[in-house]
Amino acid sequence: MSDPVRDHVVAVADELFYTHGVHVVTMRRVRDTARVPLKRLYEIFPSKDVLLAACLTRRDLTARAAIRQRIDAIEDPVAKALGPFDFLDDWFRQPGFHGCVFAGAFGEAGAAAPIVVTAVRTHKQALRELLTELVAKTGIRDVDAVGAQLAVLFDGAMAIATFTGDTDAALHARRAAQALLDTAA
Amino acid sequence: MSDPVRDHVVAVADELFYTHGVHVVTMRRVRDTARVPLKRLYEIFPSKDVLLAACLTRRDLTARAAIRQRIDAIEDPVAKALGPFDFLDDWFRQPGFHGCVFAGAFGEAGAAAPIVVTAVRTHKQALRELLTELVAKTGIRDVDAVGAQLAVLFDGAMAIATFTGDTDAALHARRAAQALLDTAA
DNA sequence: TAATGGCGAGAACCGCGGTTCTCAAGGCGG
DNA sequence: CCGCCTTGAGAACCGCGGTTCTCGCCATTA
Repeated sequence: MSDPVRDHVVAVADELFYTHGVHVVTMRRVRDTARVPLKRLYEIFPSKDVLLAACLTRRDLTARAAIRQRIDAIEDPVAKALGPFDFLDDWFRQPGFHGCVFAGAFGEAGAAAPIVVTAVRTHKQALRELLTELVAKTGIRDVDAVGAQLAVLFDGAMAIATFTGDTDAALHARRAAQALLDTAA
Repeated sequence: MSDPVRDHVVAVADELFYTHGVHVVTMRRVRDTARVPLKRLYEIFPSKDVLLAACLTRRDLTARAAIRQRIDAIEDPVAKALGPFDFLDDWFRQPGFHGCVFAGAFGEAGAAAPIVVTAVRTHKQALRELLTELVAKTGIRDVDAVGAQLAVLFDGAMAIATFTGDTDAALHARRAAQALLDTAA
């Protein structure tokens, strides 16, 4: 099942899509960077959309793993639930930050590529579940409601950082999340 | 300065871009729908990007006007500050809701069209100022901080509704905003 | 050694869509 | 009436990029 060539291509394409944007990265460029002939590329991925979806799936996994790693050592449940926002803050301030790939991919592919839409939805859904899980550990009432609210803050910070480049967005979101967790306790 | 043909084209193109997406609406389609020859189209707008930016500017104005109209009759300052989220809720539940054009336009044009990026930023900035202005009228401390937090919630709800189709996003955002305004009072 | 079959490299195909050009119809001044 | 300029309708141009095809190389094998 695990094809090393496939994994390599997905890793390379994911990096390219994230760094330069889905639109400007052509299949030829993926070929050149991954050193894999177009022929084999199309044997593995029937179309660019399928390749993109594979990249988004990969990024969903790596992003969530990175968040979990970031909050792993935190003991206090409230601080742990706020950890994802610290993760965002770190991310936004990284020199190579170029916004959320999922937003870009969605905007470009639109309704024309259901497979991409599905990948985006899965990612957002998984993030919301992750946040809800963290809320549950704080012993707060209305776990689902507060989880959904944190998800709104999380995506809002990402949208603002992506669209306006405002690197303080994560801080605003974190402060709001803190207030919500405090009052809901 | 006010060219009726130009206004007509912008109105038509704006509607098309919003309904079908920037990507799939071609200049030919704008021509056919607006009944304006390509030649004149390109005399008014040197490129599609410029036309798109004009549409985004128009939508920024109409959207903010609609929000102001929605909250105009509300007297209580806190309820008034929550009004924009009710506006979002109404919008999300409209049959023709297709997400935020600005997100789609940004994703597609990307860094390749600075004029589009500028229009998106201006819009987001204006929304944040509108929310901050409403917060100021509640007499709350930390006007700027809470205004920024409401902006995060607003954009977050829009991102979630756009990407996942979850029409309850505005409700989550509204509840969170209410909690923030209550605790900051 | 010679047939063969997979494979890499890159050309070629093809439709699309932004942009520009052609041309004819019609109004208007002389 | 005649030339001229504007303007509309649509064809044509052009590059781009996803996708497919060609061809020659090399390894394997009888």
